[in-house]
Amino acid sequence: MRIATWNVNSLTARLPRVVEWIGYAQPDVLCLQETKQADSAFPHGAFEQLGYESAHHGDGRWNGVAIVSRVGLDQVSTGLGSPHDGEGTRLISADCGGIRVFSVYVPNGRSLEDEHYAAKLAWLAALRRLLADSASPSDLVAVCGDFNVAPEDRDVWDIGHFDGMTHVSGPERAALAALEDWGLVDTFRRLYPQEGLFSWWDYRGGAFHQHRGMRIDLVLATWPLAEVARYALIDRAARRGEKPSDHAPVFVDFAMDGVGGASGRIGSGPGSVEARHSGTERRP
DNA sequence: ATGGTGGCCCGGCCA
Repeated sequence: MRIATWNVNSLTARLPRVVEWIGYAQPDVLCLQETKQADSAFPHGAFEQLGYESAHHGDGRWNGVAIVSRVGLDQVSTGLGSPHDGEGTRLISADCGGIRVFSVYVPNGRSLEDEHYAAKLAWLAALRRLLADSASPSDLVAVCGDFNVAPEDRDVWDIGHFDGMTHVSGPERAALAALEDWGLVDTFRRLYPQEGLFSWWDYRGGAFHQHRGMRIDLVLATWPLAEVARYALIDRAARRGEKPSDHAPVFVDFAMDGVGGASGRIGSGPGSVEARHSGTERRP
């Protein structure tokens, strides 16, 4: 089961690149963020032609999230169900191939003094409550998306550059860690410990080519699922070329025939997964 | 260079 997440920065502008990417990456489930579309504008037909069902939650100009799946798409739910939902078009979830999949677009926060920063922390806390209220850590759950938080110093190109800025602050990282405390694992990071592995690069100043990026797009999974993660990739090829998003897509492969099997018992916790590959791109 | 790029949609916001 290949589960992917991609902040596309307008699906209207990015549809050709997304169709191209699905064609060669062949995700089973693709979580999208920042479609910037209303539900009525979402291109369900384009995905259907590729063999995928899709569900979208957006109101037009900002945000907008979707799940695209070729392994089933049932029990679709939208929003946080919380006063902290804000604009309300930052979360959608569905059952896909036996996994509860969430596509999330965490608020940016703007700056540490901005009211949007407090709203970001409240949003992450509400996400934790939603998970705790609607699922169990022993379920198969994947929470994928643009978290707008770099979990650790190795997830940014130069931690000194980010002093006093969002995405790396203690409270943001603590809010992310609270999700992990509930029972989620950063699956990509668990497979690949190297520094210099980023998923977002500013459009400005040639940041991509100078490797000035951050890893803020994550595939979090409950332990029963994380234990069968076998391979992951940040596809930097999708950040190159014509009209790229400023984010690269990220995918993780899960060996579903190993769920609950010999490769790991449910709830076995840290230490049960070995990194088996080193195929991700890294800085030269 | 008080900038830069790109998307929304057409002056300014947002990332």
